[in-house]
Amino acid sequence: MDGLLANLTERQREAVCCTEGPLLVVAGPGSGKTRVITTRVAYLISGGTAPSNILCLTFTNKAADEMRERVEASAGTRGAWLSTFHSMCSRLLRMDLDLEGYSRNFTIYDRSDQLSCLRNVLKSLNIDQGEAGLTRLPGRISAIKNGSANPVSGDEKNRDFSRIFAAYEKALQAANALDFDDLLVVFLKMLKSRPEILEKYRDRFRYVLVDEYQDTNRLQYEIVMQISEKHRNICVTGDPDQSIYSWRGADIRNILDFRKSFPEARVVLLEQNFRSTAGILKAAGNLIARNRKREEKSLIPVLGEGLAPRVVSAFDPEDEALRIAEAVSSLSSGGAPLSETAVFYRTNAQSRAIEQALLDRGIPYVIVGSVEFFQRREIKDLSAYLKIAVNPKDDVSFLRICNVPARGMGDKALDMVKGAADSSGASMFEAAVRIASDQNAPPRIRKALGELSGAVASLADFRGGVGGAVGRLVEALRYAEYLGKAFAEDAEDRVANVTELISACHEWDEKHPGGTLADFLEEVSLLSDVDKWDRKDAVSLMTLHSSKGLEFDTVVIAGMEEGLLPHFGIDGASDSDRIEEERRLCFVGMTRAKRNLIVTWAKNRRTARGDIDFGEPSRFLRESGLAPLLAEVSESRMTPYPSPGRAGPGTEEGDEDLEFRDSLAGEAEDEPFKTGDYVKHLSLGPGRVVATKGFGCSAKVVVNFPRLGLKTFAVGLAPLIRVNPDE
DNA sequence: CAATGGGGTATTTTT
DNA sequence: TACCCCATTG
Repeated sequence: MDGLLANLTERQREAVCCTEGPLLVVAGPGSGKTRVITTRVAYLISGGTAPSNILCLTFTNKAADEMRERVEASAGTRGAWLSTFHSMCSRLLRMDLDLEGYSRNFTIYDRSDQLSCLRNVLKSLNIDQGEAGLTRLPGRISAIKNGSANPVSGDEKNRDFSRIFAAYEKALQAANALDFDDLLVVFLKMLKSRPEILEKYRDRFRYVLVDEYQDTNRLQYEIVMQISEKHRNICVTGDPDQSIYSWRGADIRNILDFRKSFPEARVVLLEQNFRSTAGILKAAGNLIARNRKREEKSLIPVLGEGLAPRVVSAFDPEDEALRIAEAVSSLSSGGAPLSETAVFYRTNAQSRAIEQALLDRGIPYVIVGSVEFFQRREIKDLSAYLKIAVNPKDDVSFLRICNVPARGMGDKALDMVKGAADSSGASMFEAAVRIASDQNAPPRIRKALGELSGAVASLADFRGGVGGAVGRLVEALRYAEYLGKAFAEDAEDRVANVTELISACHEWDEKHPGGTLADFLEEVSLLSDVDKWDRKDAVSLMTLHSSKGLEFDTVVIAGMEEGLLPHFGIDGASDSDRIEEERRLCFVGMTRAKRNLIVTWAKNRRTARGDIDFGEPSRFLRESGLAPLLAEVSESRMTPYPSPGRAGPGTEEGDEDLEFRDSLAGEAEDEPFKTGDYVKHLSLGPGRVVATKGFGCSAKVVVNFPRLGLKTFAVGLAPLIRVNPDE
């Protein structure tokens, strides 16, 4: 047991060893929080607690998996329950759910299933999509379900919304489907309506741990309270300064008020930072100190001063991307592993330019999130077949695949199915199966529905596990053939995706002997973006939100501009609560960096619609003390390299804005490149100009390199110089 | 019944 | 600007 506690600080040891009663661990970034949690679990086990009496809730499946590994390694046993709230609720519901028409083979609807469902609902209510604000509905519905908004009624618009909400709920129940929030809502309902089940879990979970407690919402709070009420051995860890999910219903009061909920709670503060060098922590600390709604807490560096954070100014997003790629490439050639390098941004849309620049340089990268594998059309189509096989009431999935591949199911046929379903109280798929064997039904429709139900039925043959079943489904549907016909352009990619799906299924089968289709779907639908990410030998690109809990040697934060970070949302509002959350988000990003922090901003950034320029460097640069490093970007001309900034006076209130403007200007202009010029590129070596395009700011040159072939560069941005032919 | 084109509209973060 | 939906046409 002493071995477990070796190498822990006094405070960390306290957090590990106070196992009885409520405990709040306020843990700053890099303070060894994960280590504390896993050691605590191992410590409990080594003290004689049965692993099955321990419940540890984390924010992502990835975190849960990593913690499980570490616990098993140090405790030498398995069986402690480590999972996310959503996975836990889902798994427990599959054991006991029997409530208001829901049954245990329920389907989990993700965001896009939810949208499809809402589309159907609007159609049946005869409400226009635009009118109803379709894309904003899931958020509003979620806010009500997770307890961060009140169900409103009253004016006309809200009356519509109430109708939509009610119809949506009804549709979900009819489809035996739960959305993400329902997993928690229905679980809580089950606990409240079935005391014997509640009692079972209260008995079972003698020790409850909750990580990232600052990002729990009202529902999660209630679940925790319900489950831990009996033994009151509840340990929550978190950091109010890293609360970044209020828009998803996270209630920062859960952590701020922990002491009110549990007056007897012990509090341990972990402030030492073992991750980042002092220069980085200084910037991050300056920044977060600006938040008013905050409990005083410091970042105490353990490592040395290290490199100062760097600010890079760019002309536009392409320029910014280019400079990021340059920085990454020079670090990499200096021996830094790409797997220890990450680029963070506020919005997913920003990844495009960065991807392109990395692609141009041949720098490998992986993106967390964006258009994820399971969101691709062909994958969603095949998944819909699996979902129907598990839960025949799933109308959303039925509508998705009833005519994929095309089998002549038009509006007329669909109306017939819908009519039959409505009049018999069955789901659409159930009705379809009936019509398929109905002698009186039109032959064409019978044939189509026969094919459909046959394909679904083929999944019941489970030889070769999920992989075998999906393989046979693809065969039965002649799906590859369909893709070839329907998608002339990118059919090959799509077929490759299908192949990849099948091999992923086989892989899953190997890891889960005896696993069922339902198990597979369950796991797949609860996977988050980060869960699917693997640290490869490549630069990682992700949103600031996704970066929570990770760390890298080098971190680049792109788009440090007013409006983007802090982001002024769709309504442009920028009240202080929102700004404070944006500040925390930036703080989270900065504190992921171990040794090297680079922040970049672009002078010109077009919005999707008009062409409004943001153009102001983020206030966060000033607040973190990095403003003096800003180099002004000239309007007419981009500088080849960011110039070192002049050291400015401190950041007193006043005319800081002027401060930005009169920083260094661009360098002197070069002669334009001409076709035939011999040039040398900083990292790519010598080459020859074969073409030029545009002029002024948008001038580009195409350079032919002996080994690499043609590359296009923006003049003045690329580290490109003219050389003599004989050099 | 499918494909194509035009027009209109939405723009943050995600378990 | 880019995507998505719908209507029209083949």
